[in-house]
Amino acid sequence: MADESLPQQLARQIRRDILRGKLVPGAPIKERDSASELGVSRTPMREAIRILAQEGLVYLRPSRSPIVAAPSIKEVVDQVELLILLETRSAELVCQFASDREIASIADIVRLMSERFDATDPLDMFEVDMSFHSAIAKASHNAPIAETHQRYLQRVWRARYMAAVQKRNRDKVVCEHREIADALAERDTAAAAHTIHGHLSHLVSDIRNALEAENAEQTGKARKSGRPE
Amino acid sequence: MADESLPQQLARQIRRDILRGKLVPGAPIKERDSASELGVSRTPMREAIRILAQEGLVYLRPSRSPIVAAPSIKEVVDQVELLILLETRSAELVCQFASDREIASIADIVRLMSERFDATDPLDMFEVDMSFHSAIAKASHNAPIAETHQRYLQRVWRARYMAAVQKRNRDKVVCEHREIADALAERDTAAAAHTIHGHLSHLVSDIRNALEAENAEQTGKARKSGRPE
DNA sequence: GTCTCAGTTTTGGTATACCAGAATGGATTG
DNA sequence: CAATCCATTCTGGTATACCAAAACTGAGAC
Repeated sequence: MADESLPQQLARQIRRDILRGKLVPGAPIKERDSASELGVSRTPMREAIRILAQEGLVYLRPSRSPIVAAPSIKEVVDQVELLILLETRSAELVCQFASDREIASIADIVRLMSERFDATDPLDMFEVDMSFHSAIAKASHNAPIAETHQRYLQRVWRARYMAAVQKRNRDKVVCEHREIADALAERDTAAAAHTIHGHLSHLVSDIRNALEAENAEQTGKARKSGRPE
Repeated sequence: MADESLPQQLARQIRRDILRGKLVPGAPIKERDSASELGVSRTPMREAIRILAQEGLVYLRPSRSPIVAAPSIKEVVDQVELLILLETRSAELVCQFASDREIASIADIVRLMSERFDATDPLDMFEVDMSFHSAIAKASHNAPIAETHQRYLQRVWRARYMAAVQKRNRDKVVCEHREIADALAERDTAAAAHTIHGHLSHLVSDIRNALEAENAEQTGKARKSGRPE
């Protein structure tokens, strides 16, 4: 299990805490405390925090504690905007360059998703959903595009998850995924780009709704507990 | 001058050494040596190396010295491919969302470039060239796009520089830049995207030529010095 | 009662010491 | 003479100690 460096392990641990909501946006991450809590020294923990910072999950402030990122709605939407751009282009590249093998494995993910439709934990289900999109980016055979896609997919993970659990529209998602996979299988560049673009465009409004709902709830709570924004 | 953290200063120093060719691709960067050379301890130097690693200028190897990146031609081309995607989209977004002020400052860069046409150090000239492209990405008002663009612009800096000094086609570059700036000024989305795309597509072949030339030279040298590849 | 300011504490930034794994070089053996 | 193996050394990874700046707190003055 140690094929991952210590800082990467630490980063992964904290990342999970952030994405699952154990660490709330705005919370400080003190390197001393976090380090001793996980039984390591400050040096690797420091490096772990840098990793998360460059992933955009925490903000670094000069001479201050890093804090968990609290992206505004516009920031998240902009990130999804970039994902749309990358994934649409990926779809085109997949049609041109991916092997039949790779395209088949993308279709497999759709199948897996529709089979386990309602049996699994929503979080597991969600990871499958994300892996579908990752697989497309990876099959583009353009490493920088795949890397960047992966990076921003991580970053909007939380927002997408919230959107997914709010709107229980899994059947529509599976249907759209299937359309995308079909277009890729036929190597129909235009159709693939179009269906991907449509699928992700829906996502933007879903995410916007989910985040607005959350914000409203948050400010409501804050007002109640006597700490108005 | 100290509004930049120590690791960032160190990273900048080494970055210049790499881009100017003082540190050749494949050369190891030992954190002890580099640190003492610049009179600092290993900790900030270590962090500086991480910065360069995430910029893609050096490769990190587990339990080995980091080395100066030696990207293959395909890797560089893929990176430029991503830049084309981002910058083309940026041009569209600029037409939609940028302020007149921002568009004007882009035009200013073109003017600056044509004025100082042949007077300046090629490296300075080149930084102006890069700042033109950065300015477009930044004016897209989409931070993730601008960040990613900046990241990969840094990464292909060396390849672009070599392409630029090899082909002394500065006048064509300035001309194309002017066309782009004009399209943006008129907020002509289609024209802006088209001119940007064309400009950068030329770059791909220039870079490919420059790198192939360099590779040929390298292997020639290696063979001569009795260390065939 | 509130504002201010100094002393203390907390925190990130940096330097240094220690450790383990990899590389290297030389001696030994076939 | 070549190949191999062991010891030395070199290098990155980690832990710890120290420093300076920012923040908190509490006492004092207005």
